Amino acid sequence: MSTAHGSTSQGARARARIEVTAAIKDEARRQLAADGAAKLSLRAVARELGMVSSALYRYFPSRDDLLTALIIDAYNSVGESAEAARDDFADVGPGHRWIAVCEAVRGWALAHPHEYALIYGSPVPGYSAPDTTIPAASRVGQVFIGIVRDAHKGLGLAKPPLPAQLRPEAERMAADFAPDLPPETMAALIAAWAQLYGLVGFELFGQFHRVVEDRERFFRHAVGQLAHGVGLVYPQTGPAAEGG
Amino acid sequence: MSTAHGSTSQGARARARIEVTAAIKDEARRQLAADGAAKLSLRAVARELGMVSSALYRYFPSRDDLLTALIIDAYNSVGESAEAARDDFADVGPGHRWIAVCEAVRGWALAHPHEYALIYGSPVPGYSAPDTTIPAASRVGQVFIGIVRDAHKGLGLAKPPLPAQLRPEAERMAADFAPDLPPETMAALIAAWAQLYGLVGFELFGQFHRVVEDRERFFRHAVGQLAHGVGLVYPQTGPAAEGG
DNA sequence: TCCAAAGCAAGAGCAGTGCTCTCTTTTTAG
DNA sequence: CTAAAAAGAGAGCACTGCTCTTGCTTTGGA
Repeated sequence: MSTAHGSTSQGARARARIEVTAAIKDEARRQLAADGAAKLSLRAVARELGMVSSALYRYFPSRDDLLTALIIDAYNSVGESAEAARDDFADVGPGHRWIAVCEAVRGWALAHPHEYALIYGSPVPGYSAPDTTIPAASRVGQVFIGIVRDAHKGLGLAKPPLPAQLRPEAERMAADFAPDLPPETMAALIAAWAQLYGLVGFELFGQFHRVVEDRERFFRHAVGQLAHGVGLVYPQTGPAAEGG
Repeated sequence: MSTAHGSTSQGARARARIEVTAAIKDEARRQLAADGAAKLSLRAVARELGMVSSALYRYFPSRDDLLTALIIDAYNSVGESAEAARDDFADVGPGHRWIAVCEAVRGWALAHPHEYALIYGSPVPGYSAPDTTIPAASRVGQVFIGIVRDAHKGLGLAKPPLPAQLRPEAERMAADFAPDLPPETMAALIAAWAQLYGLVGFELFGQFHRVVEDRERFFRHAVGQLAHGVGLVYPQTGPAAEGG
């Protein structure tokens, strides 16, 4: 630990490494946002940073490793958006909080389409995400679990239907992710979670072109129905109201 | 039209062009299935076919044009699967027919993951699908509309809830795609359509890894709930039964 | 304080890509 | 029979990810 002339606890070299690594990720993220993952080029990143391409391999052993770093950042970014929405709507009742978080996910996706495609679209061919991504990837899901848990401990939940054949699987899911929640709820929650991304993905990837025009409103209604399917009830429909 | 020595109505050259075009698409589809769209290489296709890469440009002006051809084929392929399932389950009631078609879509996706990614995953960056793809792309949707229409003309539909704010949009959707169906049904149908692909995509792209294990059953139940949300009712739950 | 070791940047080079251009051969159509 | 159109072949350009070698700088222990 001989800090001869360095002003930080770590040596100047370690500090530079952190800065260069961050600069590489920033520039890579810029290119990702501009042209998408497939056109992200190590050489172009290096060029933009004024370094030679081979130097970049000191920081990321391959293009896939750089992509993995961006994937983790993207998961954390959308996770933060979801958590922020949850906190901003802490006092509106579970149903509306659910909708707010869904809209946060959609808003993030519209603002970062290529990053959304990177994490929820088709995975880069030949690339399989390492387990490193799992914690970041589960943040959004945890937000939804938290909302449902609050409702369960508070106003209560309507129990979604669950076929007998699916009960073992639902019980395993509940045991794995939220032992305090009913299996019926957990199964419905995971289905709703996946369906949310169907709605977002279709809008983002152009399937709603000439199909859905008032997308904001359509989305809001659809995710409201999703909340309904999970068993969340919200004021204006009345408690446990089912049919329209 | 002087067929000097040709045995077909078109000249030998026109016939050869069709065959070569088909051979290119076949080999490209092979590579697509093996390694995904991003690794589909014109040069590799040409190499495999024993021709030089520049010759291939006589048939497809660019890589994107070849991809477009594969996209249309993929849409038609999944559309055919959906239509076949609909026809195979013509006499089981709309609810079960809906589930059968959903399972056909899922089965096709699992059998052709890279083709699924090509059409429903993130679009190839910088590439925007031309209108040529629209007819093929709408086949699956038409199948679902047909199922709901049959139910509407037959046993009847439960009307899903529809907020007043969304009514104009729902009426436009109905007018555009199925004027004989109630707007409430049309809006719910389009939402269910998108949500189906959320379920399929999450399974295919690994989001269900360590989350959903009994995927077959989970999917079957989830799309059953989707049918329910559209207003389709099926025998074992009893007519128009809502809560579980 | 000095010196070996480790970290890092730079450049050349390999194999691959999409695509264009030119040149030659083959087939078609008048 | 001949001019035009279509097709194949090859070279070449600019780009990619990645590796290897060559020097230079910082680091950490003796």
